[in-house]
This record gives sequence, C-alpha cells and structure tokens, in this order.
Amino acid sequence: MKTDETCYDSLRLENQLCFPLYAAAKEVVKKYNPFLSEIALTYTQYIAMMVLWDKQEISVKELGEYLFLDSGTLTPLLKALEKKGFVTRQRSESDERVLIVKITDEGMKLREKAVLIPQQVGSCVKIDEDEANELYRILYKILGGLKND
Amino acid sequence: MKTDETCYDSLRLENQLCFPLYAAAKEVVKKYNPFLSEIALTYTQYIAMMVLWDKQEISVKELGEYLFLDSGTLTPLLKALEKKGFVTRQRSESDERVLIVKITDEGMKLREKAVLIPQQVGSCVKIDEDEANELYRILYKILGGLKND
DNA sequence: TACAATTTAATTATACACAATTAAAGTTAC
DNA sequence: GTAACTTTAATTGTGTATAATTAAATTGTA
Repeated sequence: MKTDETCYDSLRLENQLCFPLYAAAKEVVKKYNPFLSEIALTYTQYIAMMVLWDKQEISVKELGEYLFLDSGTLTPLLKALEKKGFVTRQRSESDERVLIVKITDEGMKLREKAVLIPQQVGSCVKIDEDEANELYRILYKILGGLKND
Repeated sequence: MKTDETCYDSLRLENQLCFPLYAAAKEVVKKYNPFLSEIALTYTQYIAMMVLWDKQEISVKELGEYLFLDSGTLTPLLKALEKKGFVTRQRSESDERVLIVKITDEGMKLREKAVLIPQQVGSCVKIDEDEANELYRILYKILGGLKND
C-alpha cells in the first residue's frame, strides 16, 4: 500500500477537468496567431469581427453577450479595431447610453482574407469529427449551465 | 433558397470549435475566484500550488512544462507566491541557470484549506460523469496533438 | 584551450481579462 | 414630478499571457 496522502487526490493536477480545459483553450488560441497576424488581428479581435461580419451593426452590450466579454475588455478592443479602420463607434440617437459598433467596408473586405483561417487552424487540432462534435456539444452544455447561477 | 453568403459559413461564431473552448475555459476559471480569494490565490497560482503540493520542489522550467506556461508568466507569479510566504526561490548549486522553487510549511498548510475547492467548483459544471470523462479524454488528446507540431 | 551553440531565466513590451467603481441616462414607484 | 433604482459603457487597478530580447552559464567541438 502506498503512503501517499490520497485524501488530497482531488488536488492533483491530473485529476482536474478545468486544467486541461484552461490549457487546451490557451494552446489552441495560440495556434491562430501566425494566421491572424497576417490580417493584423488578435484572437479576441477576430471573434469580435466574426460577429460583425455576420451582423454589421451591434451594441457593445449585445456583442459582449455573444462573446462572454464585458466592456472592460471590449472598449479598448473596439477602439483598436476603430483605429485600424475596421469598425466605427457611435452613440445610439435614441438612447445615448448605448454605443453602436458598425463594421466598415474595409472591415467587410477583411473577411475574404480570413476565410481560410478556420481550416488552417482546424488541421492542428487532431481529433476525429465525432470527437469534435461531442466536444462542441459538451462545451456549450457547460456554457449554458454556467449562465443560470 | 437563402441569399446569405454561405461561402463564409466557416467564419460564423456558432461554427467554431475554438470559441466555446475559449469561452468555457474562461467562464469555468472565473467560477474558482470566490473560493480562491478566500485563500489568497489566483487560478494560475492555484494550479502552480497544485504541482508544488505534489512535488514540494521543482525547477521553473519543469513547472512550466506541467502548466503549459513560460517563465514570462511564471517569474512574476512565483515572486507573488514567495511574497505570500508559500514558496521559496533559489538557484540550483550545481547549475546556476536553474531556479528551484520549493514549497514552504505555510504553503503545504494551504492544501488543507484548498481541498474542498474542486468539489465546490465541480458542482457548477453541470455535465454527467460520462461527459466529463469524455471531455477530459478529448482535451488531453488535443493537448497531446498540439505538442508535436 | 577557445569559441560557437545551446539552455535557462529574466526583462520588456503589448494585449487581453475581470472586479470594482464611476458617470450618465433612462425607468419606476410613489 | 421627483427621488430611488436600473442600465449601459467607460475607467481604474491588478493579474495573467505571449513574443522578442538579453544575459549568464554550460556544453560541444575543432
């Protein structure tokens, strides 16, 4: 019998579910950087642009709900995108508390350059299609479950 | 037939695997904060302590390999843990390039307070045991696959 | 022996990320 | 109608993270 203190097994790194989640997210996001640097975007800017490519126009609040980010992260990020000419930021006329983000023509044009990125990064993630689908399903189940706390 | 530009479907947020991975990791780590703040640790400090609770003594390099973190992250983190009295940092005598991190008695004592945390956070992640096992397996498969690039 | 290459950690610069607070504008209740 | 509350975004402060560079020590090789 081992003399290890098994009452602390729950605190071993290899028994954590959160740790591989944390590490895998970090490592996969890192794989985007060589491709994203070619179009002058960071990963967070890229997912914000994804929403804008789809919607063209959105409030900071609603964008934050899509991305699970708050204005403390989004404000400097959107200012950076504005500086690069990919978006404009202006207050809503009907409610001046609301800041509306709109994609520019320049921003829409960026989509053509970005279209190959998902496939390029996807090839780094060496899992089967079934596993990818299962992972996707479980991750959204976790995200859904966390919201109601 | 819809007039949407389906050639850009790969760039829709809901078609990404990386995004829910990124968001779920972030949101789950956030769930640790109320518990970790009671023992004056951040999440990253907590996973570093996990390795130290297990090994008592380790080089910065080896610690970084366990955690997927480099010295740029670990150096300030370990200095913070040293300041709180949980670790000591000293150069190896045999090779002065190597910095050895050792856990203190104070640091070991912290484990007793931390032992309930995995269960407390686990209850926030509302997935079955089977799903948790499957998620764990797929995440480590991804991490393993990324290393050989 | 020398000297180039490697290894290791620290440093610097940039960019998220979140908690807490602030400020402004709207909404509700009385 | 106005005071209290709520909503929205910005600001501030702290703490990760990574890339690139620097510096010191060791290793390998001619």
